[in-house]
Amino acid sequence: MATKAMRGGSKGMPRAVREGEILDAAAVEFAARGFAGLSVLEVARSAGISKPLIYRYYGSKEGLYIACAERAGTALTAGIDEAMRATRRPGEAALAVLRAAFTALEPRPHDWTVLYDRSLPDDGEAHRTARRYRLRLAEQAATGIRTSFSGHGLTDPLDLDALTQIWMHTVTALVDWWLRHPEQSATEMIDRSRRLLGAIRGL
Amino acid sequence: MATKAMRGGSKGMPRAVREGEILDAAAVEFAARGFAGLSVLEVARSAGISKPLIYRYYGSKEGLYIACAERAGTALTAGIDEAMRATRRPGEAALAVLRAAFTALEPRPHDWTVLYDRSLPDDGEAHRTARRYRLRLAEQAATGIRTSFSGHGLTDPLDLDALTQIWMHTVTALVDWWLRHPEQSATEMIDRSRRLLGAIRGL
DNA sequence: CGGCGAATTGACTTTTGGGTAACATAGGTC
DNA sequence: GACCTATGTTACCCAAAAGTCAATTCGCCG
Repeated sequence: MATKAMRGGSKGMPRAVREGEILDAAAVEFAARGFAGLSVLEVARSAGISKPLIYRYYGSKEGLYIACAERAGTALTAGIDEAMRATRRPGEAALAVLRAAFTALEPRPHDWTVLYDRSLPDDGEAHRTARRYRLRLAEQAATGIRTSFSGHGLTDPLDLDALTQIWMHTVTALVDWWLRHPEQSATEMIDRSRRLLGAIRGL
Repeated sequence: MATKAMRGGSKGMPRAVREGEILDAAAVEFAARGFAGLSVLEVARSAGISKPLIYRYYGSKEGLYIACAERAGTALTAGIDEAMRATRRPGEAALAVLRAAFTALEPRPHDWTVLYDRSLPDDGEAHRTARRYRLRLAEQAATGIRTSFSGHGLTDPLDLDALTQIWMHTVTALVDWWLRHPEQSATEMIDRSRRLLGAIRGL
């Protein structure tokens, strides 16, 4: 017989491919248990490999998180930036942003949750990385809110700030719902969101 | 001199009072770092006592979390239940619930965040306790959403479910905002919420 | 005052999980 | 076919954090 629990040895998988698999598994775990709750051993098991390989490729648990956050953050901020630049009428901004977000998240909806991990150690590079993307996303949301609500009598900057927070959490809510209904496609999510936003407006 | 780092010895504080202080400190830490990220030693330091006292009173880290969650969950669900029962017109339900929530959370806004910790071990009593209150709150939200949106053409149960999720996260958003603006009173939060909900409706 | 239970702690043990060392195998190259 | 590098594993180390022990002081009650 060929395999009898060999000790070490390549399986011929190129590093880039393996890295992708590791990040996919890690994103799920980070989203589910948070940074502090995640066990690197579990990620290894879930990716079908052994722990040291993760350390060879990512150096540390923090490095693993940073890689996840970086992949998630760049895709999201870039997609949303693009969508906001392409939008002309302010009434369409919200849905355009949602479309961009869901499209960017289609391969891994968990990515959004990863960025908003609350269990990161407050010092450390991981925290700074997540913070950077969160701030970027918050800025994008704030400008979106400003244009959407301009001329609606909302002047207090604190009100605008709170509205921004509500909008961000609305995205979180939809992503959470998506995670519990994985059979839904990004397009279906967009349609549903349009319907829901309309219903809320006409309440 | 009186004190020179004595080893042991009562300070005359009644158990009930001390327990309250411990829970207060723990709630802040649980909210900030999550269950997995929290260090019992840190809670002890922050409460001005030593670690073994926490273990004497709460048995384990899990016990400590459960106590926090129980205190938060009962206050919240009871307050919201009361508010929903007292509300007659469906248009007022949302604000009535927010008023109840903010009132219940006034002493410790962190409590809301504690209940939605994502870093709890999925087995274990702590998870079950949090889950119980989350389900209860979700039920309350769902009935509120049903009555608020009845006769607005929303029939798909999935839509209603997603709306419920959005509503819950709206509360989370407002609580998060509150945590970053601790100088605001519950009344101010309620007023602001009324204003914001109005602005969203008239978008 | 003497002693008993409740409050409290320094110092310890145990466990968990991040991180590493050393070794093993596949697959291409000269 | 020998060798080098990239991929991979088992078995271990160790720091930090959960959890425990034994002693110590306080306040009260007879």
